[in-house]
Parts: sequence; C-alpha cells; structure tokens
Amino acid sequence: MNIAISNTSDKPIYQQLFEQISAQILKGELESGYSLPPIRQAATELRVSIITVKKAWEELERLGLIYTVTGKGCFVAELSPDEMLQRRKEMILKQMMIDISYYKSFGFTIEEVYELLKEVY
Amino acid sequence: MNIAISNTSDKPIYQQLFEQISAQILKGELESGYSLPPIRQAATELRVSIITVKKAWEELERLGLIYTVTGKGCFVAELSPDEMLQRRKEMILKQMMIDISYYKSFGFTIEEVYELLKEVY
Amino acid sequence: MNIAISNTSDKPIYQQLFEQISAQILKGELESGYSLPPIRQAATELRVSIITVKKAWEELERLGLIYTVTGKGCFVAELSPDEMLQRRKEMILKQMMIDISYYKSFGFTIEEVYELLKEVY
Amino acid sequence: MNIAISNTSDKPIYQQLFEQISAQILKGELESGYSLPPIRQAATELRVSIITVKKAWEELERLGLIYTVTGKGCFVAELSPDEMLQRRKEMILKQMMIDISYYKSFGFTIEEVYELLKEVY
DNA sequence: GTGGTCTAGACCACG
DNA sequence: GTGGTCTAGACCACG
Repeated sequence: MNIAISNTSDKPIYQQLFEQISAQILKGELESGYSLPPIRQAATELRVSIITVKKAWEELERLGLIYTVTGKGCFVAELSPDEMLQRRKEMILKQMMIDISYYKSFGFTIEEVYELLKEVY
Repeated sequence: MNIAISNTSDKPIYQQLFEQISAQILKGELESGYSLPPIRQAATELRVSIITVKKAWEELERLGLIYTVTGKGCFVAELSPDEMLQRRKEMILKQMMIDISYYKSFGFTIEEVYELLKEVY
Repeated sequence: MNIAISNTSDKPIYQQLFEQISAQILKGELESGYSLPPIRQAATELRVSIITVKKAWEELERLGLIYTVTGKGCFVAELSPDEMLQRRKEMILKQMMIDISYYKSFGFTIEEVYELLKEVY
Repeated sequence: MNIAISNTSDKPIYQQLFEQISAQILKGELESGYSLPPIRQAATELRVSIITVKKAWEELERLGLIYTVTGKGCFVAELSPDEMLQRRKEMILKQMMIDISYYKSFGFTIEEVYELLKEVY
C-alpha cells in the first residue's frame, strides 16, 4: 500500500483512498489477484478510521475493481489491458465534464485551456 | 441577474453564486459601476437565504470584483481588460492545478488529456 | 468647505463630515463666527443626503464647536487657543484609548508602538 | 478559551473573537497543534450563535492561523517565531495607518502623538 | 430602502 | 462527535 492521505484536503479521505487505489489498479501497479490488506490493518497503517477504509473498499467493489471473498479478504479483479484503459478514461472523463464546464463558464476556448494546461502540467 | 442554482451539485449555493457572478463580471457581461440587486431582493428571487447571498457577495468584495456603498448597494468594480483577463486566468488556474494532478494520477500525459478534452469540449 | 468624502470607507459619512470640520475648527482654519453653509447647500455640494449633513452639524453643536442662530444659520463658536488645543487633545485621546488597547492586545510595548509609528508616520 | 465579548463595543462579535484568538495565537499563548474547542461548544460557552463563531474561525483559517481537519476539529497552525512577529506587526500596522491619519488630521506631529500615547499607555 | 449582524434551529457528510 | 451549510426572521445603523 503506497497511499498518501491529506487531512487538510477538501477531498474526503475515503475518496482519496478510493482514487489512489483505483489508479494503481487501472495502471497495473496492483496486479489482478493481489490481496488488499485487511480493513483493520489498512486503517491502522494509514491512521484513518475503519469506516473510512470500508467506504473506499466498497466503492472499489461497486466499480468491479476488486472483489471480496468472504473470510479470505479483498482481491484485485481481473481486467484486460483494454478494459483498464477504458476504465481509466471513464475515471477522468467524468471529472473532465465538470472541469470543462467551469473553464467554459469563464469564457475560455479549448485552445486557451490547452495553452494554460501546458504551462502548469 | 442571470443565475442558475443547482441543488444537486455538491458545490455550496454561495459558491455557485460567487462563481457565476465573478465569471459574468470578468467576462465584461456586468459592466463596472453596474449595481447588483439588493441582497434581500436577490435572496427572494433566487429563493435562498439572505446570508447565503451575503456570503457570495463578501467573497466577490474580498477579491475586489465588487464594492459596497453603505445605504446605496453593491457595485461592480472597475477593472481594465488586462486585469480582467489576468483574473479570469487566476480563477481557473487554481482549479486546473487540482484537475491536472487528478488526470496525472491516472497516468495520462498532457497530449492524451488534450485529446480527451477536445472530445468533450 | 474643503471636505473629502469617501463612500467606500468604513466610517459613516456623517462621521467623516464631523471629524473633518471639527478638525478645521480646532486647528483655526475656520475662524470663530464663520458661517457654515446652509444644510441644503452643503448637501448638494458634497453630494450627500441632507440627513447626513444634519447629523454632522448636530454633533458639532453638541460639542459646542458651532452654534445655531435660528433663521440665520450655523456659526463657528468662539474658542480660545488653549481651549482649542484642549479640545484637539480630547478628540484624539478618546480614540487613542481604543487604538492602544488594540496594540496592547497583540503584545506590543509603548516603545515598539512608537518605533512602528515612526515608520509609517 | 479565554475570550471576553463586549456587547457595547461597536466591533462585531465575530471580529472580537477573531482579534482575541489571533492575538493569543500570535503571542504563542495558544501553541501550534492546540485544538480549538468545537464551534458548537464555543458557541454555547460564549453564548453566541454557531454562525458567529464560524465566521471568526473562517477568518483565522483564511490567514493561515488555524486549519481544519474534517471530523476532528480546528487546530492552531505551525508558525515560526519570526512569522509570528511578522504577523503581529501586520495585524496592527494596517490599523495604525488609519489611526495615524486621524491623529494627523487634528494637526498632531509624531512627537506630540508619542507624548500623548505615553500618558495613556 | 440599503447593507451588517445575529440568532436558534435544522439537515447533511464525514469519520 | 465533528464541521459545513442553509433557513427565516429579527434588530440595527446609515442615508
């Protein structure tokens, strides 16, 4: 588990957990079949509440990125490279819709947005 | 006042108000000297609380986009076209930093992000 | 009448009027017997409400800096140089008490305050 | 929490709260990491509304004097002694500019102001 | 009529 | 339990 939690971020902790682990799974950094640490252990290591970890795990399961084997634990699901790319796109496209409507509301064109993006990327 | 409030958005109402009005000011749609509607009237029209409107107005004043004349009302501040462009950039750059770190965390390059942006813009 | 009104100041307009005129009287810039402009005229010149001017004039009269002759207008009161100095001190001492308690609350000594005052005077 | 609220002061309650707590932080009386009382508890103790406390806390956070950890509470930020002195100066310099222009308008020199200050300090 | 402030109480997300 | 937000209504100073 290579996770960085920020307590002062606007993002809820469970959301930070969810995003970072899903990214690791979809980039292949966590291989299919890999066993996630037990909730209690993860909570201790990350110094967050068990409830928080559970919420993140549930969201991962809901999206089919992990699956639970009762009594054994949680495991990274099997995804083809194509599926992984597709899912990665979905993860950012949903956010992009929101981001873009914000940029647009301030009157920026796609080209202007691209120029600014390059500056800060 | 051309404002659309979404109750389903996770953005607080005062934040929506602030963003929409600041965008209108910085795009020149509300000219300098223009008198914003009295907060009580705005609250009634938008069907929100006075305090909610006040909070948005306060943020606008804090950024120097409007100013208050006691007993008279709130007015759009005078900004040069250069300042307006600069401010518009500031408004989205701060958000862009956050957006980009999200895209990056899922392993996308600037070019890939640009391609996806074009699709949905 | 040499008055500068700020609409964006925190100070109420009538207070600005009162302070500036009392300062001019107590510094001898407006001599005793000098006739203040009629309220309506002052209001027009200064582009403020009649009520505002009236409030300032009332405060001046309350402190004995001007007096009203019914049907004739308002006139600067007669004050000896000693009285004028005394009154000037009173005007700032009252405010100083408030200012000092603020400086003190942030832990500054009189010497430190003096050093800072010199920098910005 | 050692706060004294004055209902006779013309300073708003939230401003009094802000000033007193910021002074305590910047003088080192509240150490970094110290947990401020929950806003609801503070509101009850100080017999003011939650929103009033919130407004003061927001200003403290805006200046970086405290930070919020969701679900945990508000904590005093970490500031070096140098930063604390710098911030303390900033807090009174802004006010000093206003105070001085008032003293000056009544014709007092810096030396005269200093003499009067010593009398009442 | 205008803004400034305040209250008491409420519902919600997060942990 | 913690903060975040919101409401409806109130009183006040200023003009």
